[in-house]
Amino acid sequence: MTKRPTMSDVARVAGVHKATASRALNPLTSGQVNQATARRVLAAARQLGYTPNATARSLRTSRTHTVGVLIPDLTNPLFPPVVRGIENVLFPRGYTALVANTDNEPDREAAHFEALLGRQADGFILATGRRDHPLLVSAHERGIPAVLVNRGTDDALYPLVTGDDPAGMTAAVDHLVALGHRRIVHLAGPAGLSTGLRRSQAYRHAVAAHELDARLVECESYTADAGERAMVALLTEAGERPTAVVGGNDLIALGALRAIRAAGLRCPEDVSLTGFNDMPFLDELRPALTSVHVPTHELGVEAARLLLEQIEGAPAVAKTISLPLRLVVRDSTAPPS
Amino acid sequence: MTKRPTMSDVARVAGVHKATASRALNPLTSGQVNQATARRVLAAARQLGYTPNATARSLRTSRTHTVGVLIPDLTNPLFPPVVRGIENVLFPRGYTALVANTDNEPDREAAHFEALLGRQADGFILATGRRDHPLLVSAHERGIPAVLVNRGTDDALYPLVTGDDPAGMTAAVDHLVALGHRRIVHLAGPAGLSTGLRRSQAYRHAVAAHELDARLVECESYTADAGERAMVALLTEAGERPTAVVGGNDLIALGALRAIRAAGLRCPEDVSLTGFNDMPFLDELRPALTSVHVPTHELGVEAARLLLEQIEGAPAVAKTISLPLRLVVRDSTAPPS
DNA sequence: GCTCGTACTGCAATCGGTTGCGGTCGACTT
DNA sequence: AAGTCGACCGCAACCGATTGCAGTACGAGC
Repeated sequence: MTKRPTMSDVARVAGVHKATASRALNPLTSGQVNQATARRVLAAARQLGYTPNATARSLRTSRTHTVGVLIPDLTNPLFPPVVRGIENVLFPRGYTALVANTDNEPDREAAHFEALLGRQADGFILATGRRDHPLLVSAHERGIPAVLVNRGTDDALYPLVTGDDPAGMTAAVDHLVALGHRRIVHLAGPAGLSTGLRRSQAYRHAVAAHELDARLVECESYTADAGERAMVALLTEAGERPTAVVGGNDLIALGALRAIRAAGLRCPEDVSLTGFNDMPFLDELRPALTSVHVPTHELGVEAARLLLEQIEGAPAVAKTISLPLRLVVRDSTAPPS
Repeated sequence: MTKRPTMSDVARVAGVHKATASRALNPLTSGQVNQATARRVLAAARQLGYTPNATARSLRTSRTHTVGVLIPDLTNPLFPPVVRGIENVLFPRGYTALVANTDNEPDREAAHFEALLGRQADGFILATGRRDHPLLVSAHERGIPAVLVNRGTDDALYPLVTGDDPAGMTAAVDHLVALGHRRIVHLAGPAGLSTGLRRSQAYRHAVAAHELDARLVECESYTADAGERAMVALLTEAGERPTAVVGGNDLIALGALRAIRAAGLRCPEDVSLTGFNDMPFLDELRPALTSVHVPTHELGVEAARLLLEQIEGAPAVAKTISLPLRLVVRDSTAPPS
């Protein structure tokens, strides 16, 4: 294992000073160098197999062409496509995305954030938004470029790219009402997350618009287990059994489905069920799950674009970009029997 | 936005030379500094909110505490848990995992690899193994630490952590035979991937052991679409219809399930079906898919451990660690009717 | 023939840490 | 009292690039 050649090596071979080599190698400054000289440098670089040391460059320029992507849970199928969207924008522009999993733990998130900051990330894309998010406040104070995706914060400090949750939720409720349902329950995502809150509020509005009563159980997290627990609780509660359940996301709905079956009920005959996010393979389920489709790839693409704008000097305007959602009706919703 | 404090700032506040500050701040060298002085430095650092500049440190030490993780397809549910396993080992040891998606494209993989190398990654974990993998040869020549996970290469240059595919495949075939199946087909993963090849070979051995004929269709990729196409092709072929299908992985099996249904057949009554990998939510399917469980998290954990060993100086022994697999029988397999 | 401008290139500082080496000083040995 | 030894700390080089500034050379202009 012989050491990698440095720019000084290239300069020596080409018979120039390393400063000249630097200029020749950089497309932006190569105009300052004699064409013939530049060619000599390029040839020397190729011959030696020179690759620039990004660390040294970063130290000098304090730009790393690296962005941190903080994901609350990579095993939630919502997020991988978002990551791909982000990468598809970043990579061609010479940026690398550093993806980190926070497991929904603020401590872990903070640790990752600091680690990435120490590695001089040029900016951040956070899918980990909680409504109250001290990390973001301090980041904003330090002037760090960032964009939120999917989940927002209460104080808008940074741009947010998200799906149009209210419209999606309204579409789901309207669909159930059109089928004839009157007792529609919402298994809500955590109220500490903007999506949980927004969807809950939209649910309340939507049922109110049909003059129905709202009934809502909050899940501790966006997971199947939490959804199952909430549904079990709901089924053992007093009062009339609901005929339709609106899940805060698909995982919650899957958990609910388990509970419904465990209680000896059938879906959709006894209980209709909808999810949210339209994660992959929902139509392989039986019943195939009706869900609200979220353009995850686009979410990532837009977020990456906004971040690049900021990195390149645009101020961090806290605008919200909300992308349209679409209800995908499958087999888990049917008229009440 | 005021600049981050540097070590010189800390040193000035503490009234020492920056070299002393450096030693005081580093737990490994803090013994070389008077306790009282060290405390002063620590206090100054805390007061200023000092965080070390990892870039500068890396430049000097040529260690970045960063490892590149190359994943062929993050949207394949097999991989996110592997990534978590990797992170769970790396993070507590002060390493950051840089996850990159290669979309199964060698060019994209090479680009990511070079980019990460330019950023001085200390090592790599590759889940992108193809049996012929030029990138790895050159990496090995350059003495770069790396570990393969899940998929291997023909020439063993690096350690490989993988599931015991032959045992898993044998268990699946034995299970089908025990149910009474005689015409068992394998929808194989790409033969260009070690897992595809290994599982195919194991399939051949397993059916031969029961004195049955092997029949095998290779899918172009480990995706549901490829599986569906292969199954359609199989069903339109001449000859007796198989009573059982062994998918090269779960996605292929899902695609096969689509084709089976589209052909008006039922699973498991007309055709039994097994998957491989046991990705999440398989038991929410109807029929719940019988599959071979792979300890994905453990795969990541082991790979990360091996990589750390290498980074810390152990030679890159091309040993293979193979973790036991377990057949999970669900509802998609039944005796032939 | 002298000045001026232009094109090119080299010098050296700089980014923010790490580390080998050497110097100072007090305590301890003999 | 001289010598020895550690403990502690500072000096300065170094990692590999980028970049402001200055210097050189050469041609053009007058």
